[in-house]
Amino acid sequence: MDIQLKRGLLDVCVLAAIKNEDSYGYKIIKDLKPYIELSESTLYTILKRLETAKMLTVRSAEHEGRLRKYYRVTQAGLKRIEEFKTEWKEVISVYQFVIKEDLHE
Amino acid sequence: MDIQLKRGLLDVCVLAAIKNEDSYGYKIIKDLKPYIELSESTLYTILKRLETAKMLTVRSAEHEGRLRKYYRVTQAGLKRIEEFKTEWKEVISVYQFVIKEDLHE
DNA sequence: CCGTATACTTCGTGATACGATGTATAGCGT
DNA sequence: ACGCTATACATCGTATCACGAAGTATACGG
Repeated sequence: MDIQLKRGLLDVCVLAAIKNEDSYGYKIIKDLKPYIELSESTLYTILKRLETAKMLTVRSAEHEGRLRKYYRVTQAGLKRIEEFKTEWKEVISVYQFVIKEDLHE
Repeated sequence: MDIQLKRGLLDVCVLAAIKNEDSYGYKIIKDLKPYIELSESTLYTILKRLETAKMLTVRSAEHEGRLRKYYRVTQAGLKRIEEFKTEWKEVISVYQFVIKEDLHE
């Protein structure tokens, strides 16, 4: 997918990936893969950003010798998803404009 | 609209605004206003970019003492719009993922 | 013991939307 | 005559952000 199109979707995708069950970086990438691909550097940047924005909380846990940082969505994170749904109406209106064919064609 | 969401839409919006009839900067902004807002600095950057990418051609014309630069969409520009339509299927799939509610909720 | 998967981190770069600022003309009201 | 608004295009600097590259470290199968 075009990198510019992704920009508006990635944050919300990550929130959605964690929404129903706490998750961690590596798993998020795998879960999102069928829908949208993102690299590790991209994801960890996003996680940091969402954490700073208090849309996520983190807890570290050891899992089979490896560190895992589990992320949980906060109320602010859920709110962000709801706002996205609202904004989507505008997006659809823009899309309709773009695909609108002139009657003369 | 969120600036990140706009990123994937603006280029195609500008192309769509010109598609059926040659247009110029100031008019494009007004025509797009009901759907998506963009500043002059943003638009002229986009027009330059699309011109460089050969998706637009320009011709200057004088109109009541003022300069106007009329833009016309090229075949490459039309192709870009078609590609956008194709990409949109992916976007919709991502959107469905984001709004999907867990059954337990 | 070597390759692959797991797991997180940091750095630098390129793309790009925007505000601020500037230039210039036309037209309208007072 | 003067000021204000609309029209019209241009440039500069800044902040945001996705990504590739590179690094660190452990577990496990062959």
